Amino acid sequence: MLSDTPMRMTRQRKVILERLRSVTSHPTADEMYEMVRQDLPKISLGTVYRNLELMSEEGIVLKIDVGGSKKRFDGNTATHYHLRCLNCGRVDDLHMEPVQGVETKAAALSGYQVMTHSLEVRGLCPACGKKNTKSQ
Amino acid sequence: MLSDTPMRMTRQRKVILERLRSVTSHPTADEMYEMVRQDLPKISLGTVYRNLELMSEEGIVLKIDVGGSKKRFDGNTATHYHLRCLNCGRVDDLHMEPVQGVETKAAALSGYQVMTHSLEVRGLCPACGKKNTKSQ
DNA sequence: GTCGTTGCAAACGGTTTGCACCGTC
DNA sequence: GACGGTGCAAACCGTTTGCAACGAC
Repeated sequence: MLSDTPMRMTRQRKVILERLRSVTSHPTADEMYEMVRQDLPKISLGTVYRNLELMSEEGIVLKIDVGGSKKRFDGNTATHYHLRCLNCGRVDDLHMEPVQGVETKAAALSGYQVMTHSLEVRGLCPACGKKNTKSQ
Repeated sequence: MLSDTPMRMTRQRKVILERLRSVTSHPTADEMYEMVRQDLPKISLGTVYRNLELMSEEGIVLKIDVGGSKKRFDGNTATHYHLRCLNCGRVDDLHMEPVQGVETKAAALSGYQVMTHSLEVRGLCPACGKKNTKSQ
C-alpha cells in the first residue's frame, strides 16, 4: 500500500496532522476542516478529505470507519477500541487491552488473510444517558 | 425504541423478511432490492430501505453498520462477529463465541450505558487473498 | 522545471423524504 | 373508513473527482 514516491510535506498536510494529533476526540472530516481553517482559512474541504485519506493509507493516522454514516479520524494509530454514543454520535477511546488471539483464531476459522480487527461498544455516553433516563 | 402501534404485515414486508432470512450472506439494501424484485417486480427501493430500517429498529433484523460505505443487513439477530474483505467488500460471519465481559468492563471504565458491541476482523477473503499474492 | 498538490465546483452514490394513492386492519 | 404503507421522484449529505493554477523538491 505504501507509495513509492514520498509524500510532499505541504503546509496543509502539516496543519491537518498537527491538529489531529492535538486532540483526543475523533473528528469527522468536516470537524477537521473547521479546525484547520483556523490556521488556513482558504483550505478546501476536498484537500482535507484527500489528505486524511492519504495519511490513513500511509498509516500515519487512523480512519475509524465503523458505524455511523461519517468516517472519523484518529491521530493514535495503535490498535485500540472505541465507544460510540448512539444518541449524539461522539466516539471515545475504550482503554482496554486488545483481545488476544482474535486475529489468529479468525484466520484459522475462515481462511481470511487477516490484517486488523476492531471492536466497538455502543450505547449512551454519560451525558446522553443522563438526559435519556429523565426525559424519555 | 419499540413503537406502540404494531407493524402491519404487508406483502412487501413479508417478502423482504423471508428473503433476508433465506440467505446467509449479508446483503446491502440494494442487493435486497434485487432479490425482492424477483417476487415483487414493482417494489420500490425506498420501500426496501424503509422496511429494513424499521425492522432493525424493532429488532427483527440486524443492521450491520460497520465499515464500508454501504450498510448491510442480517437476518440473524444474535450477537455475532463479522469478517470483511478489504478488497471485494464481502462480509462473512465469524463463528466465534462473543468475548466475555467486554460490555461490563467498558461500562465500568467509561460510564457509558452500554447496549451492544461488535467486532469486525478485516483482511482479504480466501478468493481475493489468492488473487492478491499472484498479481500484486 | 517537474510533477505532486491545491482550491473550486460539479458529480457521485447511498440513503431519506414529501406526496398522493393504496391496502391492511 | 382510518391511517399506516407504498411507489415514485426529487432532495440530501458525506465524499470523490476533473481541472487549471500553484508550490515543494
